[in-house]
Amino acid sequence: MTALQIGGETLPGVIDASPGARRVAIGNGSIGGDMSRRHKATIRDVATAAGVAVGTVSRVLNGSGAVAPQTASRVRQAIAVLGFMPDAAGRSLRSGASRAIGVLVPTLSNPIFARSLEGIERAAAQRGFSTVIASSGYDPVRELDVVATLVARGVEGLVLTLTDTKPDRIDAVAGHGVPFVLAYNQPKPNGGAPRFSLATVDSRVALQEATEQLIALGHRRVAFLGGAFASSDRSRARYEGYRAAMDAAGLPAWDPAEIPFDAQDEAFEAALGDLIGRLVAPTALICSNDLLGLHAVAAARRHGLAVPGDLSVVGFDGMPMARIAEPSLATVAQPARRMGEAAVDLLFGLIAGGPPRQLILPHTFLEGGTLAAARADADPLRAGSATILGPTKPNRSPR
Amino acid sequence: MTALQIGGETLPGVIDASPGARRVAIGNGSIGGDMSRRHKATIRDVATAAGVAVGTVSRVLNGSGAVAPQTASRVRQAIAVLGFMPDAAGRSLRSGASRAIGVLVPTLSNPIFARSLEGIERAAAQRGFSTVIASSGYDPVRELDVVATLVARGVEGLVLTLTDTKPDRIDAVAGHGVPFVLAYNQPKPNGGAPRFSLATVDSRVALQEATEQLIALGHRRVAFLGGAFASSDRSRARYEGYRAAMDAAGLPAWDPAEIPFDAQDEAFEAALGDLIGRLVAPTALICSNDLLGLHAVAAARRHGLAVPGDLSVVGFDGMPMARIAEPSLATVAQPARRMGEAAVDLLFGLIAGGPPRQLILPHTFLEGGTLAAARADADPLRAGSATILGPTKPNRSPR
DNA sequence: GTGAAAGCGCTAACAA
DNA sequence: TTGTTAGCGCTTTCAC
Repeated sequence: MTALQIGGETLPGVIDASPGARRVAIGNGSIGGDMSRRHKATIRDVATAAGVAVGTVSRVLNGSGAVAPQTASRVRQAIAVLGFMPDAAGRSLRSGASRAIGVLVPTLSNPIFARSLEGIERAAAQRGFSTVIASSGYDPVRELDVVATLVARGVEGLVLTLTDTKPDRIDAVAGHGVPFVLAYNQPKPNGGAPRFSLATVDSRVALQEATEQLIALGHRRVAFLGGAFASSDRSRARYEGYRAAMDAAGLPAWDPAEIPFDAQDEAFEAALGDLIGRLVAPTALICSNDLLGLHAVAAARRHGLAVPGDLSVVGFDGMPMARIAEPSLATVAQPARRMGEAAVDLLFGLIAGGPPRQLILPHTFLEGGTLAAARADADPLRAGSATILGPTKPNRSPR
Repeated sequence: MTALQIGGETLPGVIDASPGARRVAIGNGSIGGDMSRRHKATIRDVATAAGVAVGTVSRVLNGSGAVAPQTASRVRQAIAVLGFMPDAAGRSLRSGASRAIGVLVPTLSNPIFARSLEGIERAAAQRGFSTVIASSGYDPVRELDVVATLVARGVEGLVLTLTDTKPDRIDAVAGHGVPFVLAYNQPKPNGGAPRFSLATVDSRVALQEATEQLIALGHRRVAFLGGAFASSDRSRARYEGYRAAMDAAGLPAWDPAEIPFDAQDEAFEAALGDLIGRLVAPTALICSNDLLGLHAVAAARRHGLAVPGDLSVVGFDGMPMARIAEPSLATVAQPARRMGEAAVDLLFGLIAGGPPRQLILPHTFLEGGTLAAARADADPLRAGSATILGPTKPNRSPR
């Protein structure tokens, strides 16, 4: 353990004694060096240097309007010499084009969103767009504030993963009049033409299939562990998929075990351990994401259960790390990075004036070491208490 | 596997038939609803509505200059009614204050940077600042371009994790005249007052300590696996720490095994497996990050080595996921989120005109299941070929 | 093909 | 305490 501070404390006040460095501008890195031409060239300077009008420079910059090749190269030279870069604020103010998009994710602690963001950032950069990022922390209230902030920043479009996609929330976003596409969200399908753009996998179907795999392996007592439905329509859709499969097989579906997203790592593990202990001996556990799945495996082991011997576990996401774990986590893989890229494609379609499109990306069920056939001799009742989790009766219309 | 498209394809052209929706503006979400007052109120509208001058509205908005309480509340009311939000471009253009910071990370696929970014974003948001994100992909060239782009965006400060901190690269960044702080970087210490701000852990010392732990466990043949030095001064600093510990113990340090950062998951694992196979039977492997550590454990196992029975493995970062793995990865934990927050604190110190400060955050060695005492009976030569990795002679001045 | 000039929305300086 | 006004840097008419 090491904790010390070097500099700052030892020689306070010693900032930048180099002559002529008396800039009014507040705090730069105060590296030595020559701060002389810190004038930050404007388009006017370029025009003067090239002996042309500012309008001409602008035309060269944007390829708008015709410019004589000779003039153009003179301008480009001046630009290079002065190291000129057009100021985004001025450009944005005048043209309304900020060349920036805004992204809202629930959290960056889940690698799936981080990876998706990476795809978004790269796809945007490729088009010369910057990416402004914000996170909601799974908080529905903060979420809408954050979107408003992004819009006020002047972003030309938004890629959002909302907590919820009820019509009023969609309307709140749409009300800003800024093109947007949802990523990962699982809105209820509506019949007609799509009212907004969306890039996602079909969580419901995916988890239904995963549950069927478990059932095919002979599991009858399958429990579901997910993030809080109030904060994640993904989690809810996945539960519905689970439920549909259980119903179809005539098996009792369990009430969902919901874990709040704000649970800290330790609290989280504790809560989870508690839960596992109180389960009425399921032989398989299906989790709404890999993070949960990994923690579930660990918790099960702490409770003396063998995975997959006593308990099979399935996750969702396909995080690379969960795949190299031992045993590897069986999961439903979704293409996170491609999801981000696809969302940006859809967004630019919208920005170009195209219609909303909804894209369902392919998911893949990945078998893994956490999967085994149900043991015939499994003890039906391992724990005494069934207060928290127990099978409920089959239900034909899950909601 | 599922891949289909709903909407868009099936009903092309059907966009938004609602009457009065013929907006010139290009593509919004085309949600139905009333797009009537899509005028996006300006400060002028607010002034008119409140019956005051624009200057007064501005004063209310920014708390600059005194405004009569009555007037102020009238203005605030108008703001609320019109749903006015000041346009960032106009504000930024006039005042030079964009209320945005820029962040450069090597990648978002490494959870350590994602988590740090989360800390940055939250700390910035708390101060009313937006966060513009960009990634370099560990590419030194792209890196500088990206910084320039960020600066052109008008960000008021930068938090950067550079590939390299040689003086010329620092100068290139400082030349923009925008306050910046480095995060995670490991510049060579220089005697005097710091020339730039920095938030990091001391990778060199940390890995030296970790190596000492291994040595204390009886390991004599300890190898080092890291990311390419050309792309990561962290990796290099960690190697130096490893080397220092080996030298101090009079043990032969090994040449570093460098893994390029752009290796894709599969290629990566293949290369790693290869490496492990060719190692001249080290009894311990120290890795420059947890991702590498986890992969190393998996690769070792694929080669029939027991971890930690045949090979002890240590990582770096303290990723939560590596800790819940089985066996849990021994590692040097660093406070990623706090690192991000600290960086932002330092940045705002700079923006406020304060001097550069360099902050070394505490690291912690975390024992784990991948750690065991060296077996006395370990076979010194397991593999025939030592072409890739073999011990080199001790060296008192690692470089 | 090029120049001149009018603002985009906002803040800050100056008057009143 | 409040109103008026001059731009910030840029794009985009509109003349020429």
